[in-house]
Amino acid sequence: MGRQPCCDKVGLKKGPWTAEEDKKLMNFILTNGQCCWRAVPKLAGLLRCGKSCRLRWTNYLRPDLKRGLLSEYEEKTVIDLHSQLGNRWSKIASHLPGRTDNEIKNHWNTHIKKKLRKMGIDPLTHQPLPTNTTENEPPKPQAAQPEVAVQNKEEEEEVVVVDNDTPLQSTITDQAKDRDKNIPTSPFDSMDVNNDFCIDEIPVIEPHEILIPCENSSPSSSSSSAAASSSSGGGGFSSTLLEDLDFPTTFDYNEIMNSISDDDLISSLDLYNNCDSNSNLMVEPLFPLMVSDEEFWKFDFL
DNA sequence: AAGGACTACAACCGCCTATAC
DNA sequence: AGTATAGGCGGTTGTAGTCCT
Repeated sequence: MGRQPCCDKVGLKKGPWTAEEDKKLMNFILTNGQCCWRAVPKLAGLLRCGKSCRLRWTNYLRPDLKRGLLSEYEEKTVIDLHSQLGNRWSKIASHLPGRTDNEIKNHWNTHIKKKLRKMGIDPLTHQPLPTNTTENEPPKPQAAQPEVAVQNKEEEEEVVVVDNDTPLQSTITDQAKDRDKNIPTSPFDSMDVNNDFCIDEIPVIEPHEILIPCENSSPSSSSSSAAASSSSGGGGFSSTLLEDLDFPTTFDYNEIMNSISDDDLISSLDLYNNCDSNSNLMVEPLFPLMVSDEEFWKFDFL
């Protein structure tokens, strides 16, 4: 009757994952793709619950994850979306490629909440705090009134009034306007200005900036050969800019996982993990994009 | 230098929904 | 149709690292 149990809880390991366990899980997923999580621990030789494996992969090991603090733009987007969606972290995360719900939830609880309170904004309601508000006061109903999202810049305060209908769009529009005015809106933009690169601030990569390695030389590979040769890890790939390709708008993770050889994935991961912090070169994990020209692939950027 | 307080975040817990049987 | 589980989700906790006194 019903499904089989997810795992036998007796004798399963808990607590922090070791490097050895990570390696086993990573190797298994890269070799077999994501399948039935119940079977993963057994097949991968792990004494973990399938659920634990899924969380570890989703929140930490997935090569397409961004690392480091959320950029200013991402933070602003989170605030916008939270004002509309509340604590629906997975929904919020779906608007931030490379970020997990857990990561956003943690960032909200540890950084954004404090910033908002410091600026006199109730993080629950996104309304100005009463002068003597305490945390114990019941939250007001949210997402029904005009929202005020706040972007913090330490000393200088900037309040952004967000259109209730299209909060994210307004953020994106603001960013586009800022870009037009040459105002840096993300670390990626600001790199041109101050040349300060920090591995804790891996920037939001934008569609037109993503490099697509492909086995055969692409018709338009010339536009990005310099960066491509750095990021392809000498694996025999040439690259092209994503914007040069006629690509669909959604991304089938499993399909692409199954289409890529292990060697290509591993060299991409090695390169990503060994990103030189002294360099301005942005190394993004290539594996979700590493497909030949002929293969059908999809990518969902927003 | 020691140790207590604070911070950040990985990981777990428990609930809910979808779905296999 | 009913039952039980997988997977997803949000809330909470544990702990390592950092800061402060």
